[in-house]
Amino acid sequence: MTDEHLQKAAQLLDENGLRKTRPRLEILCVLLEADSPLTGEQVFERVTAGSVDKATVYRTLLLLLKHDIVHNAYLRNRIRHFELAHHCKPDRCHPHFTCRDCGRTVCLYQAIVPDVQNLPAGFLVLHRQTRLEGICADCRVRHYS
Amino acid sequence: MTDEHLQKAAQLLDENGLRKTRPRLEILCVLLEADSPLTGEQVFERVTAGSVDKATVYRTLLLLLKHDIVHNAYLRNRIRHFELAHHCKPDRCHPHFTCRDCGRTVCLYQAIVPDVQNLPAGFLVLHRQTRLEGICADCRVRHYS
DNA sequence: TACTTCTTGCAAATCATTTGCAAATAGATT
DNA sequence: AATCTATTTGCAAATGATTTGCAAGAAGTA
Repeated sequence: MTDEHLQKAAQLLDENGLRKTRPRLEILCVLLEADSPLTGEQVFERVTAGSVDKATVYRTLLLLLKHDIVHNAYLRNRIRHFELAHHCKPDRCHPHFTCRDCGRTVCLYQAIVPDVQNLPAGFLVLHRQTRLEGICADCRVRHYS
Repeated sequence: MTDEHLQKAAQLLDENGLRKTRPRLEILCVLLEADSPLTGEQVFERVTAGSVDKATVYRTLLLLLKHDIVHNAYLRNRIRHFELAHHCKPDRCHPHFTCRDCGRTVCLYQAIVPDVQNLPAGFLVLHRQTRLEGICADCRVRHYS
């Protein structure tokens, strides 16, 4: 939890007119440090040693979601994954790649996703997210050695 | 549950060397009749009046998933949605569009999804699914009238 | 400093899904 | 058609992630 992250966290809360409480700051710092989407459980584990209740973690994530500070990544089923929304335009999220071998999920910030063509008439797209599955570079190398 | 669906259901089980039991045939017919991905709960409700146990519904859906007869649609969190895989190529699923207004999900079979560009080196994509969110044609009309 | 409202921690509830186990059944065999 | 054996099913109970109720505790304001 660097000072830089702490400041960014405080700023995000301020901008949205939310109270700067210790649990919220800690949870935002955890998300700022993460390099892939986290589950509620993972956020709970990473917050300074049991200092924040699990119910508070979930309530906070839901709050941040409502304010579009975080959004959901649609990965494995039955488990919600959260990530900060600041890498994405509101209507287009970067693709997530999940490796079938090692199970890890990578955010592909630099990938380019062309628009979907030939949508039925009258449909207005407000958000798009692409989910990729396959074998990551590390695992491919591992299999050939 | 038409005869045509029943036959198709039996065929799908045969092709995969699975026993043709009543619960399996009924569940497959429900999926064949559906025009959008269904949750386990929804499949359970649609199967002839409580004739199949809910545990069996879930076990069967998992079995069909393992044989790639059905696959998951990644929609709302915490709830798994299942649909027959026969509309998709193994590596590319059609996009799903969920309306923020009416909540309904539509399968966009006819949409064209160009490949993701600029993937990091060494990544092998085996499956792709696009999730769209927005306002469907019906709801847009409703709002302007 | 006092106050009012929003937040938190704790424990219990909920919801979708999974599992253990004995009884029932599909499909092969006689 | 009856028998047999491995699968599958129904039922009840367990699980795991998430949510909720509520009294005690802080944040921001007067």
